[in-house]
Amino acid sequence: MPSDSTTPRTRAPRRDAAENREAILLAAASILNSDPTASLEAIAVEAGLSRRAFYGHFATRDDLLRELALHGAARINATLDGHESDDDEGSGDPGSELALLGARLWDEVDHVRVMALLTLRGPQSTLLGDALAPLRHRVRRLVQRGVDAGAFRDDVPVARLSRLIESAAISVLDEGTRHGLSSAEGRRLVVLSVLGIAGFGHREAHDILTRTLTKAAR
Amino acid sequence: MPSDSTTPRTRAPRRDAAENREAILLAAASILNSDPTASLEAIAVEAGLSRRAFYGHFATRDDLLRELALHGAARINATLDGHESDDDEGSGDPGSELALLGARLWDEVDHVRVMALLTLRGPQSTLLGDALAPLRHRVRRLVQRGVDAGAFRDDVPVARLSRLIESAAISVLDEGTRHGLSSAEGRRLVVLSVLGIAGFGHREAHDILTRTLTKAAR
DNA sequence: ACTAACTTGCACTGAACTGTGCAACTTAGG
DNA sequence: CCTAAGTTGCACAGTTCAGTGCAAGTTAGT
Repeated sequence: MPSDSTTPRTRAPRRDAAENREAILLAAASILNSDPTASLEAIAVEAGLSRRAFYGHFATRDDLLRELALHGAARINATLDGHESDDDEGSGDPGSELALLGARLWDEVDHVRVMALLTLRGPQSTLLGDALAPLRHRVRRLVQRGVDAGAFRDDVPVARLSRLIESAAISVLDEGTRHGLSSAEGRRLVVLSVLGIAGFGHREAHDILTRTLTKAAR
Repeated sequence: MPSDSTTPRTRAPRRDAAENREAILLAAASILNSDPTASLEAIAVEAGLSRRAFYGHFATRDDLLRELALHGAARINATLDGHESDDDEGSGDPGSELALLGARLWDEVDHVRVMALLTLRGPQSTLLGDALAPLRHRVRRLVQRGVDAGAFRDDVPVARLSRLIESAAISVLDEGTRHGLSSAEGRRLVVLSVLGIAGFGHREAHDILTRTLTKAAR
């Protein structure tokens, strides 16, 4: 069972327990992705455990969902921080930054598919909304800068445009999970779609893509 | 209860029964939109009926879902036929046609939101896919023409691009149902988004929009 | 006004699922 | 090897929901 910080432990927790916990999170992400109402039994079995053992790791279903959300959101937000220091203050041009952000996120988002679905509607939608707030703010600031600089379209309100850009990225995830999409193809498509919604023509978008992604080979 | 074609009717069915049936479909569309797992009770009540009366109109839950799908798909496909005679053979330029198609569809799609969600995943996803096939073929043909004519982007396979365009339209529906969007705003946003994914820059897209929608005032 | 068409409320069955308690078993840490 | 940590299977309670039968009520055709 989960270690209580005040419990007088006579022995360290077993190593495999932690692994099983991870397995459950993994299984949950995978299964809930295709059926958000899947039973705990299905998830437990997919993780190689019994339903009963599941309750050794998570108290309730909502517990799992919450964990899953925070888990995913943490990864996303960590990605944001990774390279933020050199472009947060708005050094590069907004188009390139949007491209870079999209590409970076793509590699981190097997999990977001679930979150996107959960965010879409349902009981705990607000939970995810909060967890993803940093990302949303980041996008919004970027869009604002893009519009101010005359690079992005100015015929749609910034808040709306930000959400549409977000949706465009999710659409690509959708396309990927449904019709197959390699990592490289997906990254490219995310960038092109997102730039398209931002207002760039496909030739411009292509230029930005090549310019940015070769430069960003680190 | 639903009239059986072989039943020896002694009297015409009551008028209000048909109205109630419509009310159920309407309520279902509205409620399932925000919660696809909503109970029949909730739907029946929203329609102003008792749960028990619901079963006088639909035998099972799946029955309702199927009806709902076909209902929506029929509207969509009817919209396609409406003005098809003069542009099916590819007279106008693809950009304008895509804009027009998007705008036209927008006015018909309160119902499609449900279908989109149901299509997204779930047991009966194939059902909807089939029902929407005509629309998809139409879009795909149009995209093919746009690419051939050098108007649309050619850096994404036609099939994929078609699906992404479809997703872009649905994203706007999403935005609309979640953050409020008037008919006029929505129509405009659909067109701009769709053109953006197709590869047009926002200035071009804007030109096409004004050109097409004023002309299409009929 | 007569009566079929429709609605309602209630009670019930059956299914699926969540969450718990418990005894027995297996595994890994010391 | 010893024992706590973790797992398993089973039984059980509680909930929610789909679907059905029936008796009694209301509404709208004719």
